[in-house]
Amino acid sequence: MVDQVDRILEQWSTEKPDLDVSPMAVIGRLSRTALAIETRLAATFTRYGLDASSFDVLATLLRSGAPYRIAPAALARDAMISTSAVAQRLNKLQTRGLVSREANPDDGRGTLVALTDAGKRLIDTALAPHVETERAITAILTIEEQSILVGLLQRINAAATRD
Amino acid sequence: MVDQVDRILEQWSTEKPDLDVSPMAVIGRLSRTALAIETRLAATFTRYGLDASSFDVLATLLRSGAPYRIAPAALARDAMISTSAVAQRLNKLQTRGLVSREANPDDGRGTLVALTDAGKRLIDTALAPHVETERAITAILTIEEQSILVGLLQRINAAATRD
DNA sequence: GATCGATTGCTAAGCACTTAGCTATTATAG
DNA sequence: CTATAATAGCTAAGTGCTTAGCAATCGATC
Repeated sequence: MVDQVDRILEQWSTEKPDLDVSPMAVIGRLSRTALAIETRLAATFTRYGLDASSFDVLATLLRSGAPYRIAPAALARDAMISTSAVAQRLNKLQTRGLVSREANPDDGRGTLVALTDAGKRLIDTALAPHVETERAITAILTIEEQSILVGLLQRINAAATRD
Repeated sequence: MVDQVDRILEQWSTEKPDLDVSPMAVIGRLSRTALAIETRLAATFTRYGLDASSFDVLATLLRSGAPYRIAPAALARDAMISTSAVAQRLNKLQTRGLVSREANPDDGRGTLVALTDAGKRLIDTALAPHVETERAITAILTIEEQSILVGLLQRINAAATRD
């Protein structure tokens, strides 16, 4: 099966025959696959009036368990984005009535973000279809293959993160 | 090795014990690994006064071979972005004198983007260090493991793209 | 207990993408 | 040949991220 990355590698081998560009075979596919997945998942989010960012916030609140209340800083760590980006996501969700902000009783600087009833209903509805979309993608691999893939990704991730 | 994705899966199994969220183990790691790689690669681009987008354009021109001239539409297909985004990338690179735009002699609507001498020198300089950064990441896996990973990614990519 | 550095969460400004919409040119159908 | 549809490339406007910078509060040290 010849894909776009194969064509790119072929061009490099013609233009820079002395350069070993084999790392691109791995990293190129990884980036493109992540993008393809993102695009595919977006369709499900749209069906429920959401996008990946909003879904992410609501799902993080849901899986934190009752009373579905967490600090913005925790949302930022979890989503690997800045606290500023979190504030902007929350502004949007709060305007739609899906989350609310309360003062943190234990920390005068802090805020607690809470799922509203409408937010809880929406994420409860959207969660299973989202996971089904993910399953439609991963089901191409056996459980064993998925487990191999996860192991390889963990090692690549560790190598990319260190230093 | 327990990572952030493991903690997320554990939360889900507590909060939604009836929902099989195992697809998240694969897709969550894939997204996070792609992001970690992107972050790591950015440092090398910065060393040469570039970012991923600019590097991408210059590298695409370089690997197309002499005379290093291609249409904006081809750049868009290759980078999987809109032609509008290409136009904006080109505006920036043209301002810096790294690419030039010429009329396409074979198509009155079209433009050809060309590497300037300065652009060619820059990408010739930055290419090998970039590939070395990629190799520093992928070298954690043996060649056989890399080849297994590529095969699994190709299948996931195909599954995410179809329908 | 006062001070000073760290932390929390926010807005403002900048940046790179998207879609929408435009002009100009080319290809197709009759 | 002409009318119409398709294509190429662009700018404008909107979106969501980033970094910078702010005010308020907390914690550690003396």
